[in-house]
Amino acid sequence: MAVSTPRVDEAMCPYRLVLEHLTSRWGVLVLIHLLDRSYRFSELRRAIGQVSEKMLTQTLQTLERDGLVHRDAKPVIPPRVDYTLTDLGREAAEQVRGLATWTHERMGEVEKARLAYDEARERQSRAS
Amino acid sequence: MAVSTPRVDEAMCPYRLVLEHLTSRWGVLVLIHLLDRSYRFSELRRAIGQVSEKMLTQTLQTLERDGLVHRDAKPVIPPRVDYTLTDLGREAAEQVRGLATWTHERMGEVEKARLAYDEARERQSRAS
DNA sequence: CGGTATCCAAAAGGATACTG
DNA sequence: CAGTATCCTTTTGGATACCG
Repeated sequence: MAVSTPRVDEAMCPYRLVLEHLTSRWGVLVLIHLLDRSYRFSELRRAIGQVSEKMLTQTLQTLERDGLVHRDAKPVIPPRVDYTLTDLGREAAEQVRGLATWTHERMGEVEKARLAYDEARERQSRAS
Repeated sequence: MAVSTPRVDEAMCPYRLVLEHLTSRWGVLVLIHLLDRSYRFSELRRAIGQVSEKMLTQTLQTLERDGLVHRDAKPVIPPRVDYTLTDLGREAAEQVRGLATWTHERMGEVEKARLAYDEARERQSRAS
């Protein structure tokens, strides 16, 4: 049980809070994956990669509570749980994907900028 | 000096890394503010609110290195430094703003979903 | 399979003091 | 004013063990 509410969940305007959920490390990736189709828990875990079970659970619960993700637990043995975007979640995910797509397209520019920045700083330290 | 490179900066594909910069707690707010106009360092600090000096510095440096923010340090006493979006940064900031605006508009829906979620869980625990 | 609970290491981030 | 450096607290997140 959570004995301490995380800092991010207190004393912040609710709007920023939801924004943090959407833009959290794993939130972004979950939303983008679910934009394609439904996923089962472990399927999503494998698709995303490095995410731990705990973090995926936490992320999905947060997104479910915010009404962005629908959790469909089928009462079968072995258990089967499917996660899907709600209509609200689909809208959010499309915004998130917009950002992700932009980033992907512009990576080259960013890397060029970094080289220039690092080289400029290199010259700085040599001059000292 | 940074003795340990943060986890977030190593062993991750560069694309995700930039996405984390854009969606970081303070990155989002810096970009949205700069979309309106240039800001001086302390002006930005006051406008954003709860951000510490250290975090704002760090955020601005990261965004500058990624080529999203331009830093204009005027050689005057007392020092004056203005921060502006680059063209690349403006594109990024517009994506980020899209997400922020969506969130703001849909807050009501999210809060309704949360009430429903919490109430459902409440009934669960009473039934046990 | 799809989680929960607990513990612990790592990282983020704030406070303070100091500098050009 | 606009930072940097240092210390220290809070939060995040991974590993492990266990449950329905």
